[in-house]
Parts: sequence; structure tokens; C-alpha cells
Amino acid sequence: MSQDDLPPAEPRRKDAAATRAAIVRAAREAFTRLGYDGAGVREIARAADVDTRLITRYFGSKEGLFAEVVDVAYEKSLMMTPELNAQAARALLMDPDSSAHDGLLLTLRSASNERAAAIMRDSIQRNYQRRLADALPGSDTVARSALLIAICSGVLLSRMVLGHTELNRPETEQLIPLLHAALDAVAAAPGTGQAAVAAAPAGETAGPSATA
Amino acid sequence: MSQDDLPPAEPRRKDAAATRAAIVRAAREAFTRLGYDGAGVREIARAADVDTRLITRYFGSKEGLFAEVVDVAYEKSLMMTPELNAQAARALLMDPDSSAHDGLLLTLRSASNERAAAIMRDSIQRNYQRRLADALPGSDTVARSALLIAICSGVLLSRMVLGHTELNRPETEQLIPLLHAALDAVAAAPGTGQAAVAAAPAGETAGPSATA
DNA sequence: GTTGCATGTCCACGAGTGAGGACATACGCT
DNA sequence: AGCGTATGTCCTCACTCGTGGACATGCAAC
Repeated sequence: MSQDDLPPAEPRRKDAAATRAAIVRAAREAFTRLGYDGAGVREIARAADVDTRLITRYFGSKEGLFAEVVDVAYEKSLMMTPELNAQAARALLMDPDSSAHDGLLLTLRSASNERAAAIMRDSIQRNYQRRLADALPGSDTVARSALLIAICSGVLLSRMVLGHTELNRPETEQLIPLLHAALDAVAAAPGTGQAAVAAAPAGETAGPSATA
Repeated sequence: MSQDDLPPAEPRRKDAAATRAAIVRAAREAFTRLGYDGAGVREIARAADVDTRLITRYFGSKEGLFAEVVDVAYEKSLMMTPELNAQAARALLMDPDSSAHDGLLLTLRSASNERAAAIMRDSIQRNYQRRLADALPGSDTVARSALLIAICSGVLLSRMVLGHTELNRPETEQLIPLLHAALDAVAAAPGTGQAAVAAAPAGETAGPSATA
């Protein structure tokens, strides 16, 4: 439906690198949309215009392919820092699907599967949480970064995966400052009680969707 | 492994009510542990010491069984009110698995499946979110209740489903006041800027796990 | 006691899965 | 040019899944 517009008339024969890339691309789309269990290797292969056999040859197994997909997905994820909480809150609540949280979204749709969860837990720690923890002020940065990621995951899960309609309506915009305050409550240095809580009188800096 | 200790020597023959109950009980355990896709009807039937055929006879299909399980699971969920945010924060972060958030946990593990997600979205709105919205002060109560549920879901997802080790360590206790503040930032009436943010100097009322 | 229907049991079907063996082809090196 | 190997293709295997048909059994009403 959406990936038939790869290179259209180019047969791409005997090009391992291009084949690998096409598989990873199709797999990322399929895993993000359907989850680890929901996406089948046949479907991925068809979307990538590639024989099924090549998947197991190049990546060993479906699990190996998933691990590779997860790793690259987190590299384009929106980086969260205490200064970006406002933009993060807006992006989490308003962006339609956005590539900003590809990693997290991929995570959520596949969390049910135990093997997939283990792969993603590992990748989150390597690619996401370490960076976030380094950017946080104060102490307990690892734990607090994990809590921040957890909160963001929950919002994304409710909106995108569960399809909670209450978070996809016009009033959702009112929630941005609230979510911002909630994020700041965790991200701000502990002890410095002032935080930015209850800031932003609902106007909020209407930044350009912050899909960095 | 864990459900062989039902009624041991009682054949329970020709008792539809007891059979239904046993199926629901086994299904709830299986769905919560493995998710909708991960749990199979054969496995559920074996755990309930019942023939597979009875599942489709009594509940129509696996989907029908799941809907029934979801409905009953949310009735024993921890009710959240602004006054209980402290206990909720503690329960979410510290309780080992607890039956307090059976509904949410069941939700998270099955969120990948689209049909299951639809069933749960419906049940959440009926059994959980309506009640929470009524208990919230201020305006936009439905949207804010959805955001609260989202945040709680994220914490539970990271801890229980994804198995994030950073949220299952001793330092996690330090996060309780932070999560409490984050919840209050959303739950407290908007406009009244004071909230309870940055309250609780890390001591926190060590309430009894709050599994109401 | 006999009949009727709900309840319980056995078994099979068709579709789906991930994986891999066996063979064909074309690119790259000598 | 000729060979070798990486790459691409076809087809099958072994398995699990949800569902339902066909039959056995026991409780309950008459």
C-alpha cells in the first residue's frame, strides 16, 4: 500500500546492500504497525520485493531482523532533555504519528512478546536512556530517565497503540502544559523545588512540532 | 505450573457455572502473563482442566473470552483519585505485580493486537476512565483522566512488560515523590497553580501498598 | 422410566507461522 | 574466458493456531 514506490523499474539484482536495506525498511514499517508477533516474514519480504529466504539468510531469523530494526529506529528518535520537555510534550500529544518517536512506538507495539521485549530493553538502555541520563541534572539520573521514558511511553501507548480517542481530540491541546509540568517534575533537579510546574498558561510556545 | 492447585480431586462434572468460572480464571492468568496473542486456547483449556471445545461454546471465540476477562479485571483495579496519588505512585513503582492494576497490566500485554486493543479501549472507558474523570476537580476532566491513565500505563509497561531494570532497583523508591508530583501536576485542578508539586521530601507516607 | 437437552469429549480441517534444503543465476576475481 | 561463490528463487517441512463437526454422557423435567 505504501511501500510499492521503492525504486519502481529497477530490478536491483545481486545487490546485497540494497536488499538488506530494503528488508530493514519494510520490516521497520511492518513491526511498527503490527508489532513483532503481528508482522510475518512473508509479508515483510513481499513489501520489500524480496524472497523470504533472504531474510533468514541475512539476519539469521526473524528475531535477528527485529534486533537490527530496533537498533536503527532509536537513532532517529526525539532526544529528550529538560530544556526540550515543552516540545516533547507537544510532540507526544499532537503529532499524528511522526518519526520522532519511532523507537518508542516500535517498542510499544511489540512489548507483549518476551523475546522482543528483551531485545528492546537492551536497545533502549544503549541508545536512549544513557544519553538522556547524561543530560539530566541532579542525582539518580538513571532512575529518573527511566521514569521519563516510562511516562512518554504511556502517552504514546494510549494514543497510538490503544487508540484512546480522548487523547486525539481538540481538547488534547489543553493537556500540553500539564504533561510539560509532569515531565518537568521528574526531569528537573530534585531539591530545587521550583521546577517549571504549572507554568505555561495554556498558550505554550507553538514550536514547529519538534521532530528533531 | 501455578494453576494445578484448583480443586484437586473434585471432578466437577456437568457444572456449567463452575466451568465458565474456571475458564475465565485461567484465561485471565494466561492473558495477563502472555498477552492476547501469546496465550492459546489450548493452553487456557489445559490450565482450567477443561476441553478446548467448551471455550468456543461458552464464549463464542477467543475474542469473546478475552472481552469477558477484560471486563472483570478492571473491577478490582486500584481506583485513582487526586487524594490517592501518593499511594498510586508507590503502588505503581514498588508493588511486585499486585492485583491492584490487573486491568492495566492485562491491557499492556495485549495492546499489540488490534482487536484486543479495541476491546480494552472500550472497557477502560466504561470501567475506569469515567469513574476517574468524575473524581477529578476542574475542567477537561475526561482528557486529564486519560492522560493520568496514560502515565500510569507507561510506568507499569516499563516495569512489568518491558522489564526495565532501572525501575526495579532500590533507588526506585526515590522516584515515588517525583511520580507523585507528576501525577498531581495533571490531577490537580488547573489554574490553582500550587498543586502538591515538589512536595514530600523523599520521606513520603509509607502507606500499606494501597492495593484497594 | 423415559425422553430431551445441556454439558463434556474426541478428533480433524484449513490457514497461518518460521525455517531451511536444493537449485539457478550473475557478479567478481584470476 | 573460466571458475567460484555470493546472491536470488522455488518449494517443502514441521508446527501451532482458532474453530467446529460429530458423538458420548448425565442431569432434569414429565
